[in-house]
Amino acid sequence: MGMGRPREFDAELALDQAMEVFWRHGYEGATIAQLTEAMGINPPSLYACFGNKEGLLKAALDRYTKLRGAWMDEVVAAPTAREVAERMLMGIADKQTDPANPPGCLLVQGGIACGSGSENVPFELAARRAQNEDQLRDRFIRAKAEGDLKESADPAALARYVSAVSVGMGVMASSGADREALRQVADVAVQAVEAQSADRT
Amino acid sequence: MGMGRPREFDAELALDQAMEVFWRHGYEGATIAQLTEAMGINPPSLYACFGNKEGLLKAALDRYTKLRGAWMDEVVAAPTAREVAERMLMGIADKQTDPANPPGCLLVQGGIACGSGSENVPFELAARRAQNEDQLRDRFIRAKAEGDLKESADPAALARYVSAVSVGMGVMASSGADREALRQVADVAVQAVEAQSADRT
DNA sequence: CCACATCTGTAGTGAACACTACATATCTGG
DNA sequence: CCAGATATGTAGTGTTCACTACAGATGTGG
Repeated sequence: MGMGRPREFDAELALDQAMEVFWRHGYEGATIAQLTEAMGINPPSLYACFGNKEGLLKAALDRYTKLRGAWMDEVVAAPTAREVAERMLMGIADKQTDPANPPGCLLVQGGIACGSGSENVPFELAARRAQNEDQLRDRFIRAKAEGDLKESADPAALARYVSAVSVGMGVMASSGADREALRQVADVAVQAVEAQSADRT
Repeated sequence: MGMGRPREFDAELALDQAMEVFWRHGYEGATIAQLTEAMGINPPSLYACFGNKEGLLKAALDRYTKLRGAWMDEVVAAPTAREVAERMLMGIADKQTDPANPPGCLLVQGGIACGSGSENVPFELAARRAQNEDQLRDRFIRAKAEGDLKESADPAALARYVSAVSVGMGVMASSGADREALRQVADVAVQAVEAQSADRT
């Protein structure tokens, strides 16, 4: 039995294009026509490969988080909680204003609120954001164990805080804030983590 | 010449219902059918009164910002920059988890990214968020002039920071964060403003 | 009571949407 | 070279969308 006609397009390359459309217009704002045109394929190819629109989004999210995963590993590899926050927020200021991508963060732009029938799209995005928060929380737990954070510090609250600032910066980037403005926000935000850090003796 | 048949519904009451639909589903996710049902009117009444869907959104946003305006005035009336930030963020933690409203903030849930044809909806929301930021900035400028903030403090950056944290908290609220979680974020966030405050002598 | 103006409910309108049937093309295994 | 399997392009499908034509209802000014 044969294996059938091979795919004529590169799925990962097509995903990159789809990712950008979702990023710019959100899940509901992105149409199949826009997606297929950006991907350089026709609707039947899209549905054969990804199932449906939501399947395509999930595949794009997988690719997005995979690409960002390596960077997050670098972030949590910073030696102190303060530097973790700094790397994270400064890096986000740069990434979210990188002209190579749409402004903001796909995990926010993708869709915060959706209409009936797409209710789990916001859930899906929230789950991916929570992964980053968990990674930060684990890192801050370690920082506290190492005496890098004060005894009174709450690692989960700190992680949630850094995550919240990231999201807020993303929304600002998508509505026109430039890199310098975001860096100033990051700079202020880091001081809260600094305040939770143990004194250097 | 006569004045015509009078309107049979209360426009402000209807706006409150429309506001909630936009809040929960976003601009694109909200359908005219949902809106008219929630408002208790038929489509022709909606279009006669508000022009079109986008006109209805703007009217709802006007009402939203008007309702919040009084509260923002209380916020900036706090005696110090630190207390302004604390009132703002703690109040937001409570408001965004108030079961009387959908979770989060209408100025975010309304629509961060939109499809072609609704591009100015995100602009409209961003403009309203910027108003709050401006109000905070002016307050922090005063705080600096009063010696309440350090000489090195940047009032515009601080206002942008508080605004970013607010937005981030809103997104978290809409994805299930409870009041206590948001209060912890607010608590950490305030410490950055504290770090920018002049020492009490 | 009549001319006029505005609102309301019914019942649609064309357009855009996500998605697919089908014929054709291109592969593998025998 | 043939049979089975999968991909592709064309051209749609039914549904849902924002929006409206129209006729009847309800008001005001003369």
